[in-house]
Amino acid sequence: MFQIDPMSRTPIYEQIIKQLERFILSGTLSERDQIPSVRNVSVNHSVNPVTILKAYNELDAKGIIHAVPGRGYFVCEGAVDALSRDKLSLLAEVHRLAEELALAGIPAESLFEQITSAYSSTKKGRSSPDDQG
Amino acid sequence: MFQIDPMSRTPIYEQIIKQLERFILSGTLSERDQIPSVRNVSVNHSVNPVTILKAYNELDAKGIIHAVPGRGYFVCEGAVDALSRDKLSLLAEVHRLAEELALAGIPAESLFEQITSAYSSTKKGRSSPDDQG
Amino acid sequence: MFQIDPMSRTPIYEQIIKQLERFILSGTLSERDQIPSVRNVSVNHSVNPVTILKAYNELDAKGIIHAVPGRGYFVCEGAVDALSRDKLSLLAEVHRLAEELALAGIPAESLFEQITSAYSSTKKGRSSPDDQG
Amino acid sequence: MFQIDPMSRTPIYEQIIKQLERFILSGTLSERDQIPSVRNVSVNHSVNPVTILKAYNELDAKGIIHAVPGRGYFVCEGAVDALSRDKLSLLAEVHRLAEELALAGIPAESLFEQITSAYSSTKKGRSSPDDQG
DNA sequence: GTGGTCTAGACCACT
DNA sequence: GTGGTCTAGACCACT
Repeated sequence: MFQIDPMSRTPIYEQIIKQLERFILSGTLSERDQIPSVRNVSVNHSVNPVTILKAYNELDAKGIIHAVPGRGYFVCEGAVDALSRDKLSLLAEVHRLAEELALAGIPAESLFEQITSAYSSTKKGRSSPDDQG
Repeated sequence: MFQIDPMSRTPIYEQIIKQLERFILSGTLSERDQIPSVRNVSVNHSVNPVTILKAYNELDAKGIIHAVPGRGYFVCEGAVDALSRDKLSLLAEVHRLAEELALAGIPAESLFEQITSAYSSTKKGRSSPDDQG
Repeated sequence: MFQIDPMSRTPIYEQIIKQLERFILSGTLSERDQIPSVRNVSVNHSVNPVTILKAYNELDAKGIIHAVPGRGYFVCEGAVDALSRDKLSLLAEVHRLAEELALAGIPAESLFEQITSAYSSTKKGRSSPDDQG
Repeated sequence: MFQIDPMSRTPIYEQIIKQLERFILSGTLSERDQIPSVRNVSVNHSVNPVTILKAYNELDAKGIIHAVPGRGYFVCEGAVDALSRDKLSLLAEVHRLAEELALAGIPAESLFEQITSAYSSTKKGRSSPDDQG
């Protein structure tokens, strides 16, 4: 399920978090679904179980997944909404980045392009009028 | 000159780098100007000289400032251009962020707002005099 | 692995850099290989870890090795090519030296001898098997 | 007389040494000639007299120039020969450089080119067939 | 005064 | 175990 790059500078536990979030936001994992067990991920990706547990715990604390002792981890009801709200904080980061780029004399249009490109290539961001009918 | 928060999660040497880059891009420090001496910053901000040196060295490696042992550090000629080019890499980060926000269902307009706001509050990004008429 | 002379005029961190570069160019260390850990080198050669880190960081910045926090340092893919390109800048130093020797009236032949000698004693520079026939 | 770059990373005292050596080897300064006084150089180039003295002292120790208390510094008889002999040690540096370049896979021809170029552009190194007749 | 190297030792995050 | 940041303090070279 996961694609883990042990040579990356982004910590493994963060790679797992990011990917679980994507799975949930994109619908690959639905609310109430069980997620891969710690042991399962551990053996399949040769990752220390402690590392996986750290990722799961962090998502548990944010109310995205929850542990059922003896059974495993499950996606919370309302996880999608919780995640969406959570991501709103990234707008501040967009602002910070924009300030830095503005100061460097890079035109705002260059940023707009990146955003348009990102939104047109992302499922949820794509306009899908057909779905309404 | 600097505003250092030793409790911040961003390392002190990175805080110094960021701020020096701002000073150079905003014109507070001009090319060929001498920048505050390692010792000066050290005593004024109660930061270990090695920490400041680390920041200065990193900017030296990027061709933004250069050391003249026995005399001090100076802003390189062409530092502004070098910095601007360097900052272009942040556009990739904008893209990455936009993808994440798109997936979270946050409308592109929210991002555009952040950018417009950031650009209008930044000197270099501010509208030209003509707008006043 | 390293041969460190704390009394040398060349800083310890430069000695480490030079030797790592040799190991990589000569194939003693291959691309993707892990290099000795900071702590390992520290205890084996009685050198402060910060000094070793400084050497490793410099090679990291040049794209020769890269850090994976929690796991160690590894030789980058393409490190040999990167190093070769990097060394091209030494040709300018050869020119500078040659000018100085020319002015001192030392015949060019003396320099040619040094080069021939150096190239015949270096693996990569050594003549190919065909020459034996 | 001197061309001093206070922004250079090569120490000012070394710049002075290098240039005096060139002047002597090229004949701009002849043996027994007086060289510019410390005070003179100091005011003309805004260099601390201590720095100039350091350069002169080093050449004095090598037997290239000598101080006549109350009168100034003079080029020693035999200075040209002394310098030529001194420069022979640079051949070792050529060897070291050649080894490094050989290991990096740079062809010996590239080094030969540099040397040929340097020798053809240097007065003393230039062939002067007329002298033989 | 300036920058630069190094040590000893503490403490942190990630695996 | 791994790398990374920081301090306190010594000591060096150059101006």
